[in-house]
Amino acid sequence: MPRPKSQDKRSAIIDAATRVIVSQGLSAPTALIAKEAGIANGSLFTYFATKTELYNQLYLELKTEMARTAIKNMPADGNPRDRLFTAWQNWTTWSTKYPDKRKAMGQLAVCDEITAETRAAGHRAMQPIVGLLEEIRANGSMSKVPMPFVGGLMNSIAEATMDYMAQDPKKAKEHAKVGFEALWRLIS
Amino acid sequence: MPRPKSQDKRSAIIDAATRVIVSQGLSAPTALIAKEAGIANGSLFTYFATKTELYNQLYLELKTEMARTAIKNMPADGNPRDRLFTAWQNWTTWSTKYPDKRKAMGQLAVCDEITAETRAAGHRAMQPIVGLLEEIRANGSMSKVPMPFVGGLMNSIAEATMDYMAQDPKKAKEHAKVGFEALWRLIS
Amino acid sequence: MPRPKSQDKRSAIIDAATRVIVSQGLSAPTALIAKEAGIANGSLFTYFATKTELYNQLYLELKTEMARTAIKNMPADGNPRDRLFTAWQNWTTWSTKYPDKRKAMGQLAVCDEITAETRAAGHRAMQPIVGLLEEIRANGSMSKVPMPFVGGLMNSIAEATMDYMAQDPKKAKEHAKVGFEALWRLIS
Amino acid sequence: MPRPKSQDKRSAIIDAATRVIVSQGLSAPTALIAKEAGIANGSLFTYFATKTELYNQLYLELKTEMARTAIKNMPADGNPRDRLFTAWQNWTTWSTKYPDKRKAMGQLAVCDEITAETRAAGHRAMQPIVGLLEEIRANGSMSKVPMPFVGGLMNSIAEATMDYMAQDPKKAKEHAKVGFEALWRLIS
DNA sequence: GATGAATGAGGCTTCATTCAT
DNA sequence: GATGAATGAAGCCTCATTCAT
Repeated sequence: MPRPKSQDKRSAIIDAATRVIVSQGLSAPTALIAKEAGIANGSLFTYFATKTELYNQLYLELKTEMARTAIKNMPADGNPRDRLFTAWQNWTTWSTKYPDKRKAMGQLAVCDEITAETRAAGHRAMQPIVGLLEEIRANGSMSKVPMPFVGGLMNSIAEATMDYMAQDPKKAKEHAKVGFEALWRLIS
Repeated sequence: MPRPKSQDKRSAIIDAATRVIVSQGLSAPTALIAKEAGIANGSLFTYFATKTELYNQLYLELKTEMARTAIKNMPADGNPRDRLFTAWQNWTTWSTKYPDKRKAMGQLAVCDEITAETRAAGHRAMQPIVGLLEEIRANGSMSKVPMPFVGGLMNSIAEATMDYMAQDPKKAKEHAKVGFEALWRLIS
Repeated sequence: MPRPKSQDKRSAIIDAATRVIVSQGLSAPTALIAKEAGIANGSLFTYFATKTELYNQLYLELKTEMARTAIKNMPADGNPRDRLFTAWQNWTTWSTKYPDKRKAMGQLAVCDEITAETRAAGHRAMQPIVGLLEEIRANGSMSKVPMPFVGGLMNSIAEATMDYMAQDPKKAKEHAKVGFEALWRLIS
Repeated sequence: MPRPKSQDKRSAIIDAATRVIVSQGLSAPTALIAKEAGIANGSLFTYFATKTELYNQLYLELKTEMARTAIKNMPADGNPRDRLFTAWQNWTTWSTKYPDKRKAMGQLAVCDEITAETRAAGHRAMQPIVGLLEEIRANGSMSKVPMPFVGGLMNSIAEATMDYMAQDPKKAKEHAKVGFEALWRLIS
């Protein structure tokens, strides 16, 4: 095996891209991302063949991290509401703790360059939460609604909640609770 | 008086931009928009000083049209639920009827180039609906929640609903109803 | 004869061009000149077929005005030194009084667009002064030097003098005198 | 280390710009300069951030070269007249040898894009010659005249002389002598 | 003649990507 | 692998000039 590509450098690029996307938007030059990552502009292409490739991997990485964080330390048993609430808290807390990651992910989500495959993989990462949701809504007012629709509603409520938490961070926890109650009323 | 600046041509540009943004994204060349509008390259700049200016005006125009459509023919009296439902139907129907307009608006909404002023004006256009919402939630479970947060939740549910309607157009009407019931459970 | 082109408008354009060239340089848009002249942008081309044409006419007009001013009220007789001094004063005073005209003329003089014909006509306008100079130098140290060279030297001294007068306007008169004495030493 | 920024390439651009300015004027496209320099379009901007930057550096480089050439091999002692004459010869010979450089410098000198700093640096480069001049005029007829004015006069005589030398190159040397005598009469 | 909208060629510059070192 | 100079396609916008009104 030749000198392996450094994992550190890969991470540095991913992190730099996150920051740069937040501050300059998706049209930020790759050269700027490289500079921010502390590497030469051509080196970026050793780790990611194209800018699109970088964006796709970044998107997926962020989405996966978010999803993983959400279900971390979730009690395997316990009543469904508590379990969903735990996930909800993990999720929204993550967004408060890493606002750049959320912002970058938001930009990437609407950008043409993210492929259908990447999006699909992102959805898969969210599967555990969606599963939980499915279980919960089974006996509620949305029992007949197609699951993807319910998932979309949950997501959109989460987004709205996190947006508002970001706007008024002092009461973030409180807003998270309000959002959760709203979600609960929707699906239960 | 020479050729006056033609309203038709302005509209042609606005329409062309809508279509082109949908098919090529926000980074589409102005030249393509001009071509699509059937005018010369440079003529676009007679009507909009810069691409950013075009995007801002387009965004506001779409948002305003959407908001106006939503409250059209809304009975001045009648119970609040019926009135909100009428608006909801107008709104979601519009999005089904003009999917490009909604898509373009979605892209523009997340783009850095849309100024704070434009966004503020967009919010003002939505005011009538927000007012209706405010009235309704006064006695409901969200009576203590800040209005902007409630507005954001409504919007996000609308978006999720319209997304799903677009994915499964045959049952659009049904999905709109589901979305509305979800909203109603949230605020009432 | 149809409605004649208005002489006023022509002058307005000429004056506007002078001002605009001073403030924006030769690459100033014709549209700006038109605006400054208080006419529509297309109207400029009724009076001057092309921008180059305008610049050529403007150059010649400025040069001619300068030359005419220089020899105005010059005593037909009197000793040559006094006559040249009168011209010199007229000339340098004009440049002080109309700094924009001098500046614009300076820009135009070095610009490719001024044709050889225009330059030749400009030289012809200076002929009376050059004639005076010729007479004077006949018995001086430059009697054998080709006249165009002597003319060039005079011109360059005049330019240097007017430049310095413009830089230190309070002592303009004094500087003009110094310049004249320098010239005199050169040719007498 | 990758390909280092090549001094050759920088020079090629500087030289190409000189030639192109002479043949096409200051409004010549950067693309043409690049082509003439044998490099790609965009490479020019690796060496000079903007066209203005290129023009400023070119101007300064030409002015500096001219000034350095003028004082080259000037005897440290010797009488002032001889020393000034040596400089004068060096100076005018340079202009004859590199007519394009002089022409380009002339265009640049009158162009708005050359900054005050660049002009100041150009003046500094001329300082040695101006110093010589100052010494000489101390006891002459211009002893009371502000030095910048005297410097301006010298310059203008040099310009007029070099113009005439260029027009009649066969007698260039002779004309240079005439110009020098004229200058000497002025300041001694 | 006057107006100012329409035209479209062209210029400067940016930037993803390649490649010599 | 790492570097950063080299490449050249492309984009936004300007502007002299034309032409419909």
